[in-house]
Amino acid sequence: MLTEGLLQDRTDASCAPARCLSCKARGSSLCAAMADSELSALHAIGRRRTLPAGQAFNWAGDRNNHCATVVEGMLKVTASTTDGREQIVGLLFPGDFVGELFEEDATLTVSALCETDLCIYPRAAFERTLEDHPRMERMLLRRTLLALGDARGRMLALGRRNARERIAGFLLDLVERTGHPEAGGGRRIAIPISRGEMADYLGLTIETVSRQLSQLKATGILAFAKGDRGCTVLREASLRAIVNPA
Amino acid sequence: MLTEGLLQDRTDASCAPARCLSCKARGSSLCAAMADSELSALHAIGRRRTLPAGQAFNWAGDRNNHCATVVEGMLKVTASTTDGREQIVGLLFPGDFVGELFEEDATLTVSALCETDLCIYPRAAFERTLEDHPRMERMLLRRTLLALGDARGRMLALGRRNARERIAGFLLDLVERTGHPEAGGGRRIAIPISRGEMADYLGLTIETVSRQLSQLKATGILAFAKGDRGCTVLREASLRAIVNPA
DNA sequence: CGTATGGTTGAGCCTCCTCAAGCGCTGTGG
DNA sequence: CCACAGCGCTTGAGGAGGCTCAACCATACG
Repeated sequence: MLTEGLLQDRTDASCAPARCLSCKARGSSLCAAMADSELSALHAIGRRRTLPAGQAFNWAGDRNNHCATVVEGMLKVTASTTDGREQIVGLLFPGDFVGELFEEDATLTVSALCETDLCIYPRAAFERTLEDHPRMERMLLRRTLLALGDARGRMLALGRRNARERIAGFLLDLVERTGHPEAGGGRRIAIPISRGEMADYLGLTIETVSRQLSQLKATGILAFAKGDRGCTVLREASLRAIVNPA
Repeated sequence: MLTEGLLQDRTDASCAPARCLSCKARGSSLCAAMADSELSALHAIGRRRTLPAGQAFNWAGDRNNHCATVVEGMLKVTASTTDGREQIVGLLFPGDFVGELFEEDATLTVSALCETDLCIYPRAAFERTLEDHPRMERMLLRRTLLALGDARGRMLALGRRNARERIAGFLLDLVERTGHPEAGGGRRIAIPISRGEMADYLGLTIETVSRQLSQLKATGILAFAKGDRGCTVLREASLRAIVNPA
């Protein structure tokens, strides 16, 4: 639900840019669709850049000149109303593709949740490369379909689930994505975003997010220190029961 | 916003199945990416079927064996919670593609809003055909990207807009899609779905939808007869002001 | 030490949901 | 032909969930 795709694929080894071959996203990004020998096509148009935490990759309304893949770190994709209300419509993790292809102007704002490394391509050049590499195009199609499925699940949450259910669902997504067992039972997760960002992601306010988390703690389903960005899920089954009521 | 894609493309004329050449969706569906001479590949695996109003094309949870393109009519794509709450996550119009590719099981329910004609393909065969026809694959990618953009706009609406704004936005989408000028000013639109379906689409209840529409009528922005499925937008600018407040 | 930032908690209110009744149209059967 | 049920829609009354506004706490940082 939370992920926008992590298709993998292995290819032969041969001469290719060293920067690409040692890249952390080599196996999980669109590049995974390229044979090592093909990588030079992407390498030729890409450049690496690290974006400081909080900084925007691009703003809604700007000319849409660049796209990228996430090498390390995290991004949020945000849509806004004219009077400034915000909704996070996507979270991007290493290997994910960043950008709105085939659009002259950007409609969404993308910004870094923490310091993140990107491999940035001029959009036009990237689109041309896509045409020459059908496997990459196919992989992008699959990713886009996954992102669409994710978006549809989130529409259900935003349209039909209450605050408690949204929070529980979000925590379960994290457990499935990054949770790992903890001594003494339960699974430990790192909540990768602030309360405010959780609110923007779940269509709630900071206060309701905080209250719902406190309530989950009070009922023994969750354990976390005040203000902590991590937490341990003590009763995963209870969370599932909240998300999927009888 | 409402559309999930209407890319067009013209190709040469030559020998091809008559059924396809005279098809109403020939110019707007994925088939538009095929030269007339290529159409036989799709024709060979497709069969026409008309779905009565209200009937399901497939159910969430079923094996995902078929996909299709809409020839005429309308479909809704629905996601549900375990306890029966529903959210319409997409509306499909003539030319649109139907189905979840590359998934073993369907997670969404698709059903007809009125009697609708489909061109149905076995999913596996369709996916193979896609591999052999890069232009079609590219077109599907574009459509999927458009659908994703649409979904993101709807996430913003569901997460951050109030009932009034959602209704106004929905009506404006209809105006842009199907509205045409009316003698005496205003633009006439046909609301293609029931109040209940509007509610499921907008994440509201039937009653709030009805109340909001009544209020828009009371303030002279809308005109419609009681229980009418059509309505005329008298003050489009006011609708825009509601959706995009200062 | 003072300020800023992110988080928690409380009080009150408002929007939207729930429950309920009623209206108008259609189709059906007596 | 009328009675009646069924359906979609409207409207009202009341309640609840989540928002707003506000105070307070903890930590980080200059």
